[in-house]
Amino acid sequence: MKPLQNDSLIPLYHQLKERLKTSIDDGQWKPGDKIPSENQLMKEYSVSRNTAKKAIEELVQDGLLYRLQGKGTFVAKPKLQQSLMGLYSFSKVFKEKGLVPKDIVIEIKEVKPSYEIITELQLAEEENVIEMKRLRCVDDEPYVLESSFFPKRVVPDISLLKRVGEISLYDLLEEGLNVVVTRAKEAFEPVLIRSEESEYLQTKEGNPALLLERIAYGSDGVPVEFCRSIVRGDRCRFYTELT
Amino acid sequence: MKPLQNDSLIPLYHQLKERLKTSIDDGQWKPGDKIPSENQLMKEYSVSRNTAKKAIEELVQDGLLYRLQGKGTFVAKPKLQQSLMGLYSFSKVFKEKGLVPKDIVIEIKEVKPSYEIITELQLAEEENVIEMKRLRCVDDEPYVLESSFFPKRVVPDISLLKRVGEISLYDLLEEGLNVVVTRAKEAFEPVLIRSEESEYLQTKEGNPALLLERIAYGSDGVPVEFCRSIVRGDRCRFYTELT
DNA sequence: CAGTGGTCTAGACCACGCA
DNA sequence: GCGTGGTCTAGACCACTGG
Repeated sequence: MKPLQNDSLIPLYHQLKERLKTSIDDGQWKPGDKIPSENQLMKEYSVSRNTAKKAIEELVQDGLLYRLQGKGTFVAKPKLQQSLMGLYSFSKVFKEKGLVPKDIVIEIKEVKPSYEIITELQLAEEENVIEMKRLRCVDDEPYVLESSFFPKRVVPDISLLKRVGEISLYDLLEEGLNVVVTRAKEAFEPVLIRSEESEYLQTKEGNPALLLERIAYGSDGVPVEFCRSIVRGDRCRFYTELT
Repeated sequence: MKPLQNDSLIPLYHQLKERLKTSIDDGQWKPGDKIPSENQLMKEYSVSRNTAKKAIEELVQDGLLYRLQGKGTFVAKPKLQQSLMGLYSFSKVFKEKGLVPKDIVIEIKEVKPSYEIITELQLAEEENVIEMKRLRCVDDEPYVLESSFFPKRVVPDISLLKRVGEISLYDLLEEGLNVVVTRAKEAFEPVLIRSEESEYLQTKEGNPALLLERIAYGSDGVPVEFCRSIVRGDRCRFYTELT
């Protein structure tokens, strides 16, 4: 264990913060693990308790750690999952009402990517993608038609994807394929339901809908998923609160 | 100046934080004002410097204060304005492209509120509202049709609202009417352009659009504005980033 | 009871902005 | 040179958790 540089321009608590962060990013400490106490860090790095505390507090602020009085300090679940879950407030609302969400996989296949997908996923030439098309229902009523595209190198074995429905897509990517999504960009705009979509969504062509596009990035910053969703306008309403 | 309660269940830094927050909410300290230094707070409230610092740091975290090394600690602009501005990324995008935003006030009048507006604005019986209808354009092309409703007690003098266009609505409410918006709820859903709207927005009936509804709350938690916007779907795309 | 995090103090040295 | 915030230390007492 290298000591921290006391004469450095970088504050001690910041150096310590980076050390702790590294241990998390490495996977040395996993979500739910207990990390060393303030007292242990104090001795190990020869800093005061307040300095150790400040390093930890910043990581709590960043959402990487959480603390329980009398118990200890623990590694938090990656933040993005919380955000992703949080965004889809309409599905949460359904669950709160006691309705049952259900996903139907329409098809999973290898396809040649369109020009748009090549650029969004930053694909190499001649690289194919895996498309997974799903109909997401609540109480057997469809409300989202969703196509996810993955670079083939990310999902070498298609059969793994078939377990979607049992567990969430992001858990599947993380546990089955060791792909952790750390960042995502989303864009949305209002559109009209098209005839191909109207069949799946059991609604009329020309009805209002939301087109939602998401690019998810892995921990190395490389795009791992491009997802395009059509959400029925008569079945959803999005809420945000500004404080 | 009452001293803080040293034997209280509430931590000293939290008590101090509330005192400081009150001075801001009161309007005693206004945005841009310099607040007392850590040294002054130390003496004034008989606490250690670290305690004063912690109170200030939390308020910085909350976005109410900002600090400049060597200069002092200052009151920040209300956070909501930043968020509200941030949300309308499409208008920002227009500005970055060098396009000119412009608002046209269609009408300002006193009306009897609909049932929906009575409940959203928590109106008393027989209380009228002021409606302001605006067409918001970019480069003389309309992109949002917006109606704001205010309880009459909030805007006793209609003529003030006519200055919208020179300065932003929220600055107007704050400076002219002493109404500070501190919180807002928004909801949106995809809809179709209706015929009344199509004339103003110069687009066809049945085209995709976004219906955006916002309730803005004053510092006392009472609703001060209900706003309903129709945004042209072919002229906007909303972006969010999840990290 | 020992160990944890939560709070608090009294002091110290530093880098920065400004007159 | 002085006041500001930024960092850091050494020590203290507390409330909570668990064995």
